[in-house]
Amino acid sequence: MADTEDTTDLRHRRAKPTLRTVSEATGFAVTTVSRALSGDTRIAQSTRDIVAQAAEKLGYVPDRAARRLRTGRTQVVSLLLNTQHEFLGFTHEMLAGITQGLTGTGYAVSVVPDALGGDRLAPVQAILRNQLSDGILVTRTEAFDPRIRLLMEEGLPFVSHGRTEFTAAHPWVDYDNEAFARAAVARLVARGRRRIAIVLPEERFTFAQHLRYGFVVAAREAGIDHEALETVTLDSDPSAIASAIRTRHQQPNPPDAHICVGEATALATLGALTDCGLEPGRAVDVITKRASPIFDYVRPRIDTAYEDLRATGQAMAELLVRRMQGETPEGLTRLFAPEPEFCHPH
Amino acid sequence: MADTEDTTDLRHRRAKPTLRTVSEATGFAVTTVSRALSGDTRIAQSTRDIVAQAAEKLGYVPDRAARRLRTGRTQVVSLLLNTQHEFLGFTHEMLAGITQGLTGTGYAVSVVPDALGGDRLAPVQAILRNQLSDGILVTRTEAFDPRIRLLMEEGLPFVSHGRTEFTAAHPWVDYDNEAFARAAVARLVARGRRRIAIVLPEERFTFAQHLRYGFVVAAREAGIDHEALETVTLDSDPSAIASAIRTRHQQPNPPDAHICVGEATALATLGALTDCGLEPGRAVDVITKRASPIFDYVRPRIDTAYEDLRATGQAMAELLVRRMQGETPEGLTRLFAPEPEFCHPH
DNA sequence: ATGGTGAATTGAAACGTTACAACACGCCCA
DNA sequence: TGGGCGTGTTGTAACGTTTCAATTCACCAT
Repeated sequence: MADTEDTTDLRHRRAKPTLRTVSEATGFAVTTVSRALSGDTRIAQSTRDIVAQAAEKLGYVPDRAARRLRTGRTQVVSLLLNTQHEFLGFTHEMLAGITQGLTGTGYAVSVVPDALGGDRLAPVQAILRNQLSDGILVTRTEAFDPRIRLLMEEGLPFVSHGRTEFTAAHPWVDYDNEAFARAAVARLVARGRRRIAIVLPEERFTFAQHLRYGFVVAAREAGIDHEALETVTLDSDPSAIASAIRTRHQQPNPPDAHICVGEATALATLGALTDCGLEPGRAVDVITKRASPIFDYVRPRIDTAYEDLRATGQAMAELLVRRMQGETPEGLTRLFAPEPEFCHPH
Repeated sequence: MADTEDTTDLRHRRAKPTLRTVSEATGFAVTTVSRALSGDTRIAQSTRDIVAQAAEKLGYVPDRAARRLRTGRTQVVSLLLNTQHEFLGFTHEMLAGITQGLTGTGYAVSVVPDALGGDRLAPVQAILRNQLSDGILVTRTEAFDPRIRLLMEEGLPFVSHGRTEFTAAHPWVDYDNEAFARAAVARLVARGRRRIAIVLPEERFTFAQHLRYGFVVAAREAGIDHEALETVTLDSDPSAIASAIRTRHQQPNPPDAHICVGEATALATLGALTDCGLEPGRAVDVITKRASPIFDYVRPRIDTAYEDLRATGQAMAELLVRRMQGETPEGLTRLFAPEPEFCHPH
C-alpha cells in the first residue's frame, strides 16, 4: 500500500481547521484571529471581515474542549430530573421546552438522574467538583431544598422549577398551584359539590404547600367539607391511589368530588370511581391538572386545568441563560397562571 | 517552602487538585502519576498504591476538559430525541433507562432535539463537526435512515432504536413489533372478531413495516378482514385519529376491533368509540401496545401488550458503551419480545 | 571492566484556545 | 526633536492532561 501519496485526501477529511489554520490563511496572528472572531472592537473592522470570511470558507468552528479548558466554561447546562415517578408527559414537555429555549445559545443539555429517595445532593456535588456544567435546572423543589442552598453558597447559576422558602432571592419558574386549587374548588362548588377530596404531593415539595393552602382556604371560604387523603401522595403508585379512593368511598361521608394534581392520579381516580359504581360527572365530579392532551379523549370527559410545561421549560432555560450572563437573580422569576378548561356547560 | 504552608488553608477551598498537586505531594513526576492512576502496569505496584492513596486524600478528580482536549474523547453520548410527538411516557422511560445504563461508566447524556419534520441530518452533522460526543443514540429509525448511513461512513459509534434495511451490520435495539401485531390479531380473533383495523406509523419508520407485515399476514392466515386506516398515522394529532375512527364507523362494514400502537392513539380510539355509542369490550374490542401503567386504570379495561422502554434505553446505553470500547457491531443487537397482558378471561 | 538488558521513571511536547503584556506605528503637541 | 498617546496587532504563557522518546539504575552476561 502506498501510504504517502493520498495523504492530502486523508488530511482533507481528517485535519479540522483551527485558529492556526485561519491564521495562516489570512496572515494574521492567532491572537488576532481569536479576537476578530469574538467581535473584539480592538481589532479593525476590515480585519474582522477578512477573518470572518476566511473562517467561514475553511469551515472553522471553535473547539469546545480547548475553549473549555482555557475559560473554565463548559457550555453545558444540567437538568436534574427525577427518573422514577412520572407526572405524565412531564419529562417530554419539559425537555422539549428546555431544548427550544436553548437553541441558538450554544448550550447543550445534559440530563442527570435525581434519586428522590436517595441522596439528592450527590449529583449537585458531582457537578460542582468536576465542573460539569455552567448552570443547573432544578426540578421537584423542596421548601428548604439543600441543593439550592448549596448552589447559592457556591455561586453556580441555577433556576428552580418551584419556589423555595429561602429569604435570599434566586431565579425560579413556577405554576400557580394555589390558584389552581382555588379555581378547582370554586368550579366544584359551582357544580353543587359539598365535600371535596384531594391527593397532595409529599409535604416536602413546596408546591404541596401551595396546593394545600389554596385548597383549604377556598373550601373554608365556600363553607364546604374538605379532606386531603393522607395515606397516599401524588407519587404513590397509581394502584395505591385507586385503592385508597375505593376504600374512602366505602366509609361514611364519602367525598362527592376529587381534585387531582396529575394525570396518572386522575386516571386512577376515575378508574376507582367506576369500580365503585359511581359515574364521574353524575354522583361525583373529578377535576385535574393536566400537561398533555390525553384528557380530551378520556371518557367521561372531566374538567381540567392546563399546565404548559413546554413553556415552563423554555422559561427556565431562558432565565438560566440570563443568569449565566451575569444578570442578578432578583427579576429572574416567572409564575404561570392556570388555564382552566371546563367541559361541562356552566 | 515556607510560604506555601501558610496558603494551604486558602487553597484548600479554591484551587482544585490537579495531577501536579498529586505529583508534588508524592514526589513522583506528573507523567508517573497519570500512568499510575490509569493503572498502567509499567508503573510499579507500590508506586500505584501510593499515588492512588494520595489522589484519594487530596480529592483529585481528572479534569474532563483537559482530558478531552488531549484525547479527543468527550465522555458524552448524545440522544437524538423527537420533541414534538409523544408516544406516551416514551421520553421519560427511555431516558430513565439510558441514565441507568450509563451510571458508573463516566458518560453523560446530552439530549439533542430531532426535528422529525425538518432536517434530521443536521444535528448529526453538528455533532460530527464539533466533536460533541463519543457516541449517538438514534430514535425513530427509518428503513434507510440517512443519519445512520452518515454515522457508518464516519465511523462514529451509535445504537439505533429500531432496525434498518442496510446490509452492513450495526448495533440496534428493537421491540418485536411484528410479533406484537400477530399476537394482537390472534387475541382479537380468539375473541371472535372478524374485521380488524389498525392505525400505523408513518411508512418511513421501519417499525411501520414490521407492524404492517405482522398485521396483514396474521389476518390473512386467520382468514379475516383487515384494514389500515390510511388517512391518519400514529403521529397524527389524537383528535384527528378520533375523528377518523368516528368517520369509519359511520361507513359500511365498520371494524369490530382496533389495534393501537400507542397509548395516545388508544385513548383517542376509546373516546371515539364511546362517542359512537359503542362500548369497548362488547360490540367492539381494542388492544394496544403500552409503555406505562396507565391502562391499568382506564375503564373499560382493555387488552394490552407491554413494551419495556426503560429496559430498552438501558440496553441501548450498554450496547453503545461496548461499541465505544471497540467491540464489533455484529453481536450488538437486542430484540425485545412483546409481553401481552389480557384483562378478559380467555 | 564493558556492554547489554529490562524495569521504573521522567522531561518535554503537544491538544486549541484565551488573556496578559508588550510591541510597532503614525500622529499630535510641546 | 522628542515625548506622549491611541489604534492595531502580536508573542508568549498558560489551562491539565496524555504520550513519545529519553533517561536512570540495578543487574547480569560477556
